[in-house]
Amino acid sequence: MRIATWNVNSLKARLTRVEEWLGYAQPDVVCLQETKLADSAFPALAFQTLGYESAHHGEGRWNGVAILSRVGLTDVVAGFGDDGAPDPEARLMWATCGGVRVASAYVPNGRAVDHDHYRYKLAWLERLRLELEHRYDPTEPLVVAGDYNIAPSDADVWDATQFVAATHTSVPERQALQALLDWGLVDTFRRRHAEDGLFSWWDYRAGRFHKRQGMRIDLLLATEPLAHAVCFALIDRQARKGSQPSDHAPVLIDVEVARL
DNA sequence: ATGGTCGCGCAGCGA
Repeated sequence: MRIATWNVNSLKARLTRVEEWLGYAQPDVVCLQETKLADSAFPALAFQTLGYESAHHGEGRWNGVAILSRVGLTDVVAGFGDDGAPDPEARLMWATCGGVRVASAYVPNGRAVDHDHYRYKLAWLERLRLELEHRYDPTEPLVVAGDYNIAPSDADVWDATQFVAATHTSVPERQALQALLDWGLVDTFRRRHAEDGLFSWWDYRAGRFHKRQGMRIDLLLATEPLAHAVCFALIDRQARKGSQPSDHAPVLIDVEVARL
């Protein structure tokens, strides 16, 4: 079973690229972020034509997450499943696909370390941790895939000196990510690829992609029962090339279902 | 050169 995550930076602007990618990557489950669509504008029929069930949690101009699946799509939950106040932004959804509980997550960017949005980011990550702790079991197969807007280590940024005291690399953000790992999640891509210079996002500006100056912020975090069954992991840089690309590349893992 | 490019939506913000 191939599971992918991709921040598409507007599904309306990216639909042709997404359809093309589904055709050659042949994922079974896809978590999308930044669809920037209202639910009424989500192109479910286009995905159905390609063999995918889908569910979307959107708000319109900003944010928005979706899950596509050709191995079943049940028990959909939009947002946090706790009894707290609804998240004001559409950044999280859950579904069960092929026996795996899947989340598509678009973690807040943070903007600046002294910004309200940065505090929202840290609180959002803690709320996600509490949801895992209260509602899920790290001995069951589960993946929380998405744009975390955090580079887990300095090996995940092109030049750590460019990010001193900046968002995406700050100690509190990395601690919040580590708290998810401490609960029982594994960075599945990093487990299979130890080298640095492997990124999933590159700024559109200043030729960053062609200079190989990016960050690895799109992660497939999985519980051990799923992580130990991963036999392949890839960042598809091809999808960042060509006409009208997203600024993120898709990241995918292949899971040996017999080992789940 | 202290910016650069996108997307949204029609100014300027967010990433």
